[in-house]
Amino acid sequence: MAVAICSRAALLGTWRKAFPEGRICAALPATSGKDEGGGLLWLHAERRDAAGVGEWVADALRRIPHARIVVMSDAPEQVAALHALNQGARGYCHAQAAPDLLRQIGVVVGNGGMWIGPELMQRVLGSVNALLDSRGAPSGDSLSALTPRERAVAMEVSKGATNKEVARRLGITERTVKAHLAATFEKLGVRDRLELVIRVRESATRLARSVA
Amino acid sequence: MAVAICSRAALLGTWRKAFPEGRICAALPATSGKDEGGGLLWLHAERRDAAGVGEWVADALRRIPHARIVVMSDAPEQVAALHALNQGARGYCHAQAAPDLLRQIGVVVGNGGMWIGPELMQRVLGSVNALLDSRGAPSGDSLSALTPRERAVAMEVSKGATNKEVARRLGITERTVKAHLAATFEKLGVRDRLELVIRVRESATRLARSVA
DNA sequence: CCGACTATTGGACTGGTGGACAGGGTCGCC
DNA sequence: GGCGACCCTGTCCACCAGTCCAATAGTCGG
Repeated sequence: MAVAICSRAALLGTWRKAFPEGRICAALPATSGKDEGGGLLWLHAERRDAAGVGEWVADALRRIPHARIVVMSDAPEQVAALHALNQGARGYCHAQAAPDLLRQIGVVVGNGGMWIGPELMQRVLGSVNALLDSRGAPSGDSLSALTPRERAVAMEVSKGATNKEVARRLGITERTVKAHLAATFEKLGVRDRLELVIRVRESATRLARSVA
Repeated sequence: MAVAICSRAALLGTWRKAFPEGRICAALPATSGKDEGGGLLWLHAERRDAAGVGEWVADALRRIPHARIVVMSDAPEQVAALHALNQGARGYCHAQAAPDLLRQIGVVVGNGGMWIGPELMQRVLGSVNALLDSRGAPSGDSLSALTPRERAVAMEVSKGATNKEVARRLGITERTVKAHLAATFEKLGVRDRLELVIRVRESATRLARSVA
């Protein structure tokens, strides 16, 4: 039932051992024939870059909509894995992984599961969780040094409010808002409200940097 | 080799079928005894909330550092799964999952893999990729309506630059910067640079909303 | 060729912003 | 009781930001 796509069968030594009864083809089947559901389709990334892998997966799914696709790469990359998985691949692993591991992946994916290497998994989960943590206290390291009132003002400003609006919402004078803001600028080492907002919101952006 | 922790063994009917030779204990072993490596430890979340599950996993890993932990829940929650996995759990699944599935999970985790349900996986991956996409063109839907020059100005402003600084960096007059900004405000429906920055950066924040 | 769009700049004006300087009130702690 | 926080308010002032009116010039498609 297992089918692998690779330009040179020699590149798939371990896969051959894992699935002796499997087929290795040089290219995707031209027709979307009756090669229906459930079937496992192993794609060897070869020299494709991250975007190329993603497109290949998408193309394969257009031809064989219900295929369970696992992408194998000789030089696994996290970005490539994300692209592949986002396009519908059910797994991403090293092309030279041990036959036992390949079989295990085959079982998991064949039963409707997904396989992602522990490193990528840890990285994605760690990033997501860091974001969740920092979202609970939108400042984590940034706003924790502020007094409650300063924090409240900073939060309002981060939502785009002017001093006058903050004053009205918090029931204080515009002058007081300025005072809290001045203290906040000093503590956080920013020069104006714009940098404040960027500082407060960058914790979310941190995910992008840490994942990609 | 398999060990499950649950206050009432009756709650783990399917697990019992999956691992007839397994042991079910009411609580974590008090000592960090010689119950070393490789061993699978199945924790039943019972009535713990997301944070509680995370703490439990962390506590278990402190006592048995090399345990492979899988968390089972009668009412799986994505947030709880994130907490558990972030604290070092290797898997998260439904407590009443079919014995076959539980055994499969045991194989994967026992061999160093991780198990995450397809739904959570899809959600996390989708969110991460949405973020990556929006980061490639930080405007996706926001800045795409702008002219190249307006976009450039908006990008500088989003980094915290003043009009004067933008003018210097782009080699134009401060007056021109204002003109581009005015057009940008109009197109995006924002009233000032602060809301502009929020709009540009909120694509990143979208991840938090979609994951949690 | 002409209209639509974009890029560029000028002047004048209004309102928001941030800093400087100067207070007063409450609360907890040594 | 001082002393140090945090919270609140005031005035004056320089500067920045955003808008209105107005103008020149290049590009692109009909």
